[in-house]
Amino acid sequence: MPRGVQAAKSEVATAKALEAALGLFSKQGYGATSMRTISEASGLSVGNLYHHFGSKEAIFQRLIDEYWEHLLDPNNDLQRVFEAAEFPDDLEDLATAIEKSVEDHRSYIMLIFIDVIEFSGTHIRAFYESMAERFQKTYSESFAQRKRDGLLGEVDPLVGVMVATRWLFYFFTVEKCFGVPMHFGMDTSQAVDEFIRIVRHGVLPRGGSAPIPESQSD
Amino acid sequence: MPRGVQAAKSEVATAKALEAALGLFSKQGYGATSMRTISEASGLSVGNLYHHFGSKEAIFQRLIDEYWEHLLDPNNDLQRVFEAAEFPDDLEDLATAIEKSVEDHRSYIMLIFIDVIEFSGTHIRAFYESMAERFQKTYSESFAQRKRDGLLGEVDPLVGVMVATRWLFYFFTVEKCFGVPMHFGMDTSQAVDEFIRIVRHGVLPRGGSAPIPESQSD
DNA sequence: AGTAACAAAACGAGCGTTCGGTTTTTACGA
DNA sequence: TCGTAAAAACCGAACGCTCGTTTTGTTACT
Repeated sequence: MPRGVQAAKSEVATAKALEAALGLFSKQGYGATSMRTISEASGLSVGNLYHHFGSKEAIFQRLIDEYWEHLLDPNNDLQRVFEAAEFPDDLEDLATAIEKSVEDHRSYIMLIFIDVIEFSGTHIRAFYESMAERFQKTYSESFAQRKRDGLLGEVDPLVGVMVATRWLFYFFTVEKCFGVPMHFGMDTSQAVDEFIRIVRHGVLPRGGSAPIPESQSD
Repeated sequence: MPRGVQAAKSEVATAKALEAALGLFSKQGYGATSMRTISEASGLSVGNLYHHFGSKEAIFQRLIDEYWEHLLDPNNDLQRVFEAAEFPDDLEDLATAIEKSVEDHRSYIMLIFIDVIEFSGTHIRAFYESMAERFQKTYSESFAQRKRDGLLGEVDPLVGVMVATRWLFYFFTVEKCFGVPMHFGMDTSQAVDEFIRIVRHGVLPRGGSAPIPESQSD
């Protein structure tokens, strides 16, 4: 009987239940997944599930919490890219890290959309709202310095990094979670490269700082 | 008894049912909405719903079909922007049209996410896949001409218009459908303006065509 | 002995769908 | 214009089933 480093009493069982629930929720949604199904998939009895979690919704909440923990873990690749704060030079790294993050957390990402639909976004709203603030904290110092050095254009780089991050997350989510690969009519890496070029240089020809000819009617 | 221009027999009833179902599906999801609830909200009896639609899923399918019809209607603002094919000069118009489109079809847009979650994307996959092709048809001619005139940079403008369109749809969907307003820490129009600037000019300073200093390690 | 972990049956409610029946509309020969 | 019979529209109870949860226990640690 080992003592000292021993895990909380029934951590193994709850971990199995959470894993099973994640797989089921992410594939069929919350409402369509029954406690009995989770019971069968995890090997725990229904009564035991209620003993450990109290309710079905509590299981869902636990899974959401797990995702934030993974996502904000300073040791994962994505957080390291953010820490380095070298946008837009590291756009390729950002894309790679986000691709990996979406791949690794495929099931968890589905939970976000499930929450929006089946719970009106109750469980995830707070996080979304704090996102702008988090970016501000991470990047403001770095951007101020590099602006002074003339390394940035006239666009607010904070918006740039948020636009790029969100877009890449969205792109890979559609590709990997919604099951619609190559949805720009080209392969993934090509689409990402083009996107990075746009973020860095825009679609207009370089050099000419002349304003666009006024083609809008009203 | 008017004859000639008389509508199909029970169009009014089915329209009421579809409207009620759309409101309920979009707010609570497919599984969480019961036929009895649709019956109460529409004023039709449950039996009558089955008489007109045959099954619950058939109602959902009808709503998805309605959305594509609205979205591809050549008379709406968004399709007119696409027809004009003046990207990227008309980015402001594109943003306005997409904002309106998302606002007008808020409930229908939720159906897409519901389909992805509760039906594994069965009802909408075909459309997503045909999207690249549709853009190609609309824009290829216009882009070829303007490339010859030197009005476009080195970025593939077809990717540009798809990136911009998809991003704007995504942005307004989060704002208006997911209930998370101003999620970049600024108000909507400001965030859109910044995004448009990025698409046109990129985040790097203009004029300097020098390559980025190699800051990547591997 | 006491507490946490587990199991299984049972409960009440709600589900999608079907069915038997009534009402309304339609079609058409007289 | 009317009468009438077929067809469509409509209703609500009932069927068989599954749901989230509770209850009542038994087993296993400490």
